[in-house]
Amino acid sequence: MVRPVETFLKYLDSKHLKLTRERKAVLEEVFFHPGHLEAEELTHTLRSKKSRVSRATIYRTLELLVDSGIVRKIDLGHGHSHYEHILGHTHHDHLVCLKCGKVIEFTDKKIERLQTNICQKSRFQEISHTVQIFGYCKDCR
Amino acid sequence: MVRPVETFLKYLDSKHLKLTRERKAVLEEVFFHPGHLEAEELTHTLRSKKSRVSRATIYRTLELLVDSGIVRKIDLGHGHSHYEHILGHTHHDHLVCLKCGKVIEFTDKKIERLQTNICQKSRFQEISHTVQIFGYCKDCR
DNA sequence: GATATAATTGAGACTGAATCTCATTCTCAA
DNA sequence: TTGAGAATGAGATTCAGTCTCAATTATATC
Ligand SMILES: [Mn+2]
Ligand SMILES: [Mn+2]
Ligand SMILES: [Zn+2]
Ligand SMILES: [Zn+2]
Repeated sequence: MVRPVETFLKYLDSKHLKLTRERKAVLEEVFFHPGHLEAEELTHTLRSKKSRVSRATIYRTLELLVDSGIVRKIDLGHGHSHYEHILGHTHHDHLVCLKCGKVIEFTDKKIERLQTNICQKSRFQEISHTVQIFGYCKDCR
Repeated sequence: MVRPVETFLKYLDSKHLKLTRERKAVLEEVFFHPGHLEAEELTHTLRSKKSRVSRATIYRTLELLVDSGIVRKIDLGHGHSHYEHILGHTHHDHLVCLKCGKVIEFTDKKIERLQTNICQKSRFQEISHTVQIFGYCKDCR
């Protein structure tokens, strides 16, 4: 079992940052939300619960969560960012339905290996990658 | 030899749209520019030449060029779109250097095939895809 | 527990890309 | 040549995301 709060705390300590009520609220919401969430949505969800966290702090905290490796920022082609927790989850990429917006996750070790090969050929040091396939899902095609 | 103007004309006709001086200027500039260009850059380049085309028309025309399959809109993680001509060019994907911004193009038939397989498994109809690898190029690592 | 210090927060101003509005101008088929 | 519909440009608008700064809070030390 992975403990996101402890991971975050460790990260914060290493940067001499503090674990505030607001940061804890964002972390918990992001971590226990199952899918791909957006900042605006997060603002509303938190407001409807006990916590009231400003937009500025939401964005600031999401950045910290990305830096600490707990969360990944992704672009699903909606004109704004989405976030998903990755701590304790295996890496995956996305099929994105252009009609209903559904996102299907997939993992393909062979593709990953071929990407590594490509980087080696160009002596390129990979930090991250995205494989996004846009189209129509089986219900929308 | 591919003739972008004719392709564009055919597309415009099919939609009952007109080939204006402005649209021709944007098409030519995009098509003869070798790399990945941004809308703002295009505005300036055209202004420094004979043609003066408004921002609104630049964006409107780029959309038409994308629709007609002449140009591809890509996201290199800069917070705004880039465009590259694809008519007469083979499909490729990108390595993006996070330090110097260099973009290295690559083509990998095996990755493409694996992507097709993944779509089949989910009965997903692919329209487009992007494989972007972010990291540091050999000069920046 | 009190105190000091540095970090954090929120309200709202600001930015930059992209889109929209609408009065004027242009294209092209007839 | 002309008319109907399409296109343009200036500038207003939108929207996500960032920044500013005065007020607040977390934590280490006493
Ligand atoms: Mn996902
Ligand atoms: Mn390219
Ligand atoms: Zn769908
Ligand atoms: Zn580089």
